[in-house]
Amino acid sequence: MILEKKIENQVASYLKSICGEGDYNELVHLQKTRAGFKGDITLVVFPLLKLLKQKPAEAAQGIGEYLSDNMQEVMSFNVIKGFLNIEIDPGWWTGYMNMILQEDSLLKKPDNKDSSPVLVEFSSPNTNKPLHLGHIRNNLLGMSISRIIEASGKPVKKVNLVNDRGIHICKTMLAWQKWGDGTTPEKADIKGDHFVGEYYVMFEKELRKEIDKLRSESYTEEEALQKAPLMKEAREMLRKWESGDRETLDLWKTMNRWVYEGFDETYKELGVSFHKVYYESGTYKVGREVVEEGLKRGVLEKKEDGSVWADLGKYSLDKKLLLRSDGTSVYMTQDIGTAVLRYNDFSPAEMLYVVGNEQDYHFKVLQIVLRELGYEWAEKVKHISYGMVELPGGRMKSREGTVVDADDIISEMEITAQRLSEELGKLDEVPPGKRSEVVKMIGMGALKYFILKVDPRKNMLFNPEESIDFNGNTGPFIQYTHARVCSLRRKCSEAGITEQESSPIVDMSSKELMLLKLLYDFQGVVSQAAEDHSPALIANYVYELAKEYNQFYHDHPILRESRRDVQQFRLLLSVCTGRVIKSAMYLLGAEVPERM
RNA sequence: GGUUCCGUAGCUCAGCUGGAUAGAGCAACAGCCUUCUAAGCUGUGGGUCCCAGGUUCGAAUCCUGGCGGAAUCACCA
Repeated sequence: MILEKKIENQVASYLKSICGEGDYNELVHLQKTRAGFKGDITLVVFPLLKLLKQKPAEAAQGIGEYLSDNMQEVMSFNVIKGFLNIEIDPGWWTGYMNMILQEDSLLKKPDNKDSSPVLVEFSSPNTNKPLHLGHIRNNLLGMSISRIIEASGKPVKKVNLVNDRGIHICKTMLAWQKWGDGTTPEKADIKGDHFVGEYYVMFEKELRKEIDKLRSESYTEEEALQKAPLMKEAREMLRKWESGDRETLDLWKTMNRWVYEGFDETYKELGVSFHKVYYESGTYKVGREVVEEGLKRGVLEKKEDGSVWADLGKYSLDKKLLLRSDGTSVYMTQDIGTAVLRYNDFSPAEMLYVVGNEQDYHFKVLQIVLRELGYEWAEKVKHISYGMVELPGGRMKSREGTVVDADDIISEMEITAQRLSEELGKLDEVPPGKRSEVVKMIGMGALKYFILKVDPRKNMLFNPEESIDFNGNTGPFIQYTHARVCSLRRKCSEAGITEQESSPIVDMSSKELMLLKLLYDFQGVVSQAAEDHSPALIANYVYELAKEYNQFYHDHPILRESRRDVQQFRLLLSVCTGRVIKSAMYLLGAEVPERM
């Protein structure tokens, strides 16, 4: 971006010299020169014509001459219609490459450790079910976005909010009490979250039976739900939980612990971690206090039945319930409490919530309610809304048993990676002790890349039948390219070709130049991705880079090249590509092997 | 019904803060390993950018209206 900024400033000062003082930077529209045209960076002059009172070609010519005269980086230019194509001295790109190769990291480090962090909430599981495919997208997005923001220079705190209380937890507890017969995940040899999930399913099944029976006695669905003995028991348990009943709390703690042990395993596989975990059991009361205070100040209103509401009429929205008539809090109340707690804990610069787009309305309201309650930091709350993961048959539905389990997907990816690696004989290259690590890397690389390469805002399709490809636009393709670079470096080192600074070579092929320019783009892509909260930009970029590199690799040999400076240049180009790939994959939460 | 989001090749997706000739991968077909890793490379075919208007030098991109799909509008979370 430094080069574009420089050109922009030069064009602006040219405009100043002709049209007088003013801020012209906004009008300077630069883009990469389109393939098929000569040049590197193109200035679109149409927006400047009114100002210059010239014809397109004339204006472009004038600017081109000015840039040539005033910037040594500009080697030459050509004008086609309203497009000024600027050619940069190839030596400039080489110099840039040499420069970044000396940096110990291609990613920025957060400047001042004590400046306000960006808070990123993601994951946010319920403790009655294991994680599924939708959670995977959430977790991967959260991790990746956190890393990207950090790489753009801002400190980040990753936070999780566990929904550990409520009627659904009571359902599992009740089911376990009734039918669990004292078993534990250890005794049953089942992962804790799956173990607990089974009791939730069991409860729903038994409840269904009761409801069906009641309906056959001509009750409506709603009445049946009220009347069903199991539901009554569950509600009674929730009441006991809220009143602090020791026995209930003990069971609750035990079962949640089982779930957390399960989650921890999954998080570990996914490479997910947090700076701080919040629990709704610890935040919902804060929410209630805040709401009650708002009520006192007259910002909120109370109905006759005791329920508390926020009137959002002036935002042309409905009224929103904040406390039930029995005084218990709802989802919104809990989120208010959590937000307040977090703000006090971190005084963050921003509070980002990675949550599915099914909750767009919720977050819109959350921000408004916070504002109404008088929190001036309400504007810092931002919902990073992402699309649903759909299956070929549509949405995942737990009732139809089409939910794709997170642990299943993870292990399937690894099994596939293992099988393919063996079939291709790729593991022979890898030291025996490292094989399982590499296989995991590839399986997870495939999964992470597959999920993250699509624009977060869009719904995406996941087809478990066809599984995930390992060829073409995939994680393994990018990892492979990295391994290729590593292999090449080893060979070069044996041949005595050093990785010292490259001299600007004159005889550069168009493919080499293209690669160089692509490497230069990386930092711009990172800041764009940070701004847009979009790992997809990184994914698309690194794919493009890997593809370009493989083309370069195909017809630019190093060991068989006789010119020493060309050998060295190509090696450095490879080293730099490898580093950018590794950094980009890191931003996607994926690792990259040295052999595969 | 109101609101929001989406609609690009057979399939999955890029491109969208307006710019030149709309791109990849998969699938299909045809080639390239005695030469730095073939999970690679090269080539062929494949398009009403949902439709219709508008804005302007210029629209896949912005605006309006349709059509189609999804989400949401709970004293669920």
